[in-house]
Amino acid sequence: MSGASLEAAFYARPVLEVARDLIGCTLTHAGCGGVIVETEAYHESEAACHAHIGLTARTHVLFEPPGRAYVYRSYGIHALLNAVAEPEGVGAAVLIRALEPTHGLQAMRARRGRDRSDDLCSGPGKLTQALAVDLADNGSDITRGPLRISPRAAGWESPRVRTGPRIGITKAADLPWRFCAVGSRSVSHPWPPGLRT
DNA sequence: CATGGGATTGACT
DNA sequence: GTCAATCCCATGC
Repeated sequence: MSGASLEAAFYARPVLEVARDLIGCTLTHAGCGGVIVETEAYHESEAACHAHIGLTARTHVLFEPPGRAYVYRSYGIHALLNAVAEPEGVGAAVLIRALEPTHGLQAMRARRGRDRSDDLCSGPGKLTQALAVDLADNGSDITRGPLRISPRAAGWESPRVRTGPRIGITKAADLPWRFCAVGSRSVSHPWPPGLRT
């Protein structure tokens, strides 16, 4: 599949930088994968971040060393995948919201029960279902484990990125901490202005 | 111990 | 456009 994984130093930076720089990188798991085309940043300093309430049984992974997976259940149904960022002790993570499928399309279609490639990973709950990521992956090391992220692939060296407000939250909903790859048809709705320039 | 609220999705009017 | 499904966990009694 793809080459080496991103190292812990990549994640040990300000979460907004990590979120922007993950656009164009490749996420793989269980023989499937795709290019990250949408992310959101979350930081303990703002109320939408789970780490905002401090260290609890749910949030402790967010404070662990950078480069781990934070996976939690949303709306009782979906598993959502984040990459823990910032130095150990700072609660922050990047929500992976969408991929452009590149590897294992057949398996992803089977898991998703959909045919169109744009329907496979165009949302945070969709991509975890397509890649078979679940709560058992919470806390796993994405710099070494079966769940991994590799650097930007050919053609994705310097992607055009649009920012906008984060989706589906009520607190700190005004912060423009969502990052989307311009031109991708796998970005979840609603699209920020100018996505398809 | 009981309760309520989601970082969503897919089906339906 | 609306809406229900479904469950973890933080909070409060």
